[in-house]
Amino acid sequence: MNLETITKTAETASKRRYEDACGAAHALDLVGERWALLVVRELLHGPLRYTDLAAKLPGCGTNILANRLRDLEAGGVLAKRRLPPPAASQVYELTPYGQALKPVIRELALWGIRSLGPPNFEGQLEPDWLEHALATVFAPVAPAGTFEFKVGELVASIRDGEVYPGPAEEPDAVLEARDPSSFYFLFVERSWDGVTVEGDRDLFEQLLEAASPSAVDAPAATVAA
Amino acid sequence: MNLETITKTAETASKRRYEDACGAAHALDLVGERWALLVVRELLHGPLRYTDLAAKLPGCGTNILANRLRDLEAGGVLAKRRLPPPAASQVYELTPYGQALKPVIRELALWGIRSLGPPNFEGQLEPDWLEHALATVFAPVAPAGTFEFKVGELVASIRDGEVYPGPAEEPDAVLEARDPSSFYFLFVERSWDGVTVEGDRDLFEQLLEAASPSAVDAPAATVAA
DNA sequence: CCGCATCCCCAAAGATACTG
DNA sequence: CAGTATCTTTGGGGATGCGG
Repeated sequence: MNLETITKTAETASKRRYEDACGAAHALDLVGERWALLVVRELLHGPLRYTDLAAKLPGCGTNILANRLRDLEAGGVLAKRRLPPPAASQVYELTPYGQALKPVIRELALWGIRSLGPPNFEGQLEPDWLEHALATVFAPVAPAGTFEFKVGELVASIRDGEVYPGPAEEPDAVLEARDPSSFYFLFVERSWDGVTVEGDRDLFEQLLEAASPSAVDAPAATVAA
Repeated sequence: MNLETITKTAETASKRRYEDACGAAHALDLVGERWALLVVRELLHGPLRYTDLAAKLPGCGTNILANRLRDLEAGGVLAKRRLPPPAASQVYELTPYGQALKPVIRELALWGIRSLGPPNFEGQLEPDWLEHALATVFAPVAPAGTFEFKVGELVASIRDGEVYPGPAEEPDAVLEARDPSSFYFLFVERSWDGVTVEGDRDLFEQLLEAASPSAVDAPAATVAA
C-alpha cells in the first residue's frame, strides 16, 4: 500500500448534511440515507456478517451496503468486530447508541404497517418475521407475564419483555392466529377473525392495547402491481 | 393545455421502493426520501404555504420541495387546501395519517439530539424552536398539570398536554434556563447547571423523566468544521 | 467463499432562472 | 406566490473483478 492509496482511502468524506440544529435533522444526517435504517433494523436482532447482511437486503447493491456500513460506523451507530481466531470472519453489530434506534424503527413500523396491507403471499415473509415483529413491536411494551404466539406454522414467545423462539413454558396467554394475515388484521384493525386466545385474555388485550398503533385512518393499502 | 402536457404530468411516476413486506420499510417508501420528514416536521405545527415552507427549509431547492409535496400528497401524508375566498392562497397540511408521524419525529429527535451537541450560537435556532420542542418532545408525555418554560428570552407553556406561547396562568412548575444550552444539558445530561425550577419540582422532574432519552453513551458531538 | 472496490449508467438531488 | 424548466452534480443500482 502506498501513499496514494492511503490518501484515496482517507479522502472518501464529503457528506451531504442538513444544516439544521434539530435533533431529528441530525438523526437523519446519521441514518437518513437510503438503506441505512434497514441495515440497523437487521442488526437489531444480533450481529451479522457482511454477506448475511447483503442476503437480508436484496436490492441493495454490495457497494452501497459497504458505503452505508462505513458511514454508520463513522457515525457511531455500529461497529465491526473480528470473531475470535477459530472463525476467521468478522461481524457488524450495533453500538449501544445504535441499539437506541429501536424505538425509531418501532414507531416507523407502527406507522407504516397501517398503509402496508396484509402480507399477500407466504414468500414475502422471512422465516423469522414473527420473532422480529415481537421483538421490536410487542416486547418493548409487554406487561409482566408470559405470552405465546402461534401464527400459521410459526411459534414464538415473550417472557418478561424478552423474545424466545418456540413455545413457552406455562404461558399466561396463548394467541393462535390462522395465518399472518389474521395476525395483521388483529394488530391493525383489532379484528379477531381467525384468531383465538387461550388463558388470560385480559392480559393479552392489555399487551395488544399497549403495542397497537393509534387508530387513525390510513390511506388505502398500496397494492403491488 | 394540450394532450402532451397532460401525459407529461401523469407519467411522472416510477418510484424507487424497497420491496419488503415490513412496516418500517414501507414507511420509508413513503417518507424516507430526502427532505420528506423535515417537511412533515414543519407541518406538524400547523398548515403552511409553499413559500413559507421553502423559507423554513433552507437548502432545499424549490423543485425538490415541489416533488416531495407531490409524493407526500400521493402517499396520503399531507393535503393541499385552498383557503376561503378572501385569501387567494393555498396551504399544505398534514392528514390525520401524516399527524401520526409525530411519534416517529419525536423518537428521531430524542435519538439525534444526543449526538448533536448544544446549540453553538443563537442564529442557529428559529424563534419558535422552544414551542416546537415542547410540542413534539414534552407535550405528548406530559403529566396533568401546567408547566411554564423560560429559556433565555423565550417563554412557552404546557397545559394538559397542549403547548401555548407565552407564560402560563397559575403554573404548577416554572422552569427557568439561562440559555438554550443550559436547557440542552438539562434534557440530555440531566445537568441542572444554569437551570432553576420554582413550584412543584417533583412534578417537573416527572415530566423530565418521561420525556428524556434513555441515557446511553452517544458518540462525541459532531462538530461543524 | 467473504468482503469489499471499481466501472458504468441512470435517476434523483441541488442550484438557478424563469413563468402563469 | 407557487411553482416549472433546465442544467449540473451527486449518489444509487447492477455487474463484475479481485485480493485475502
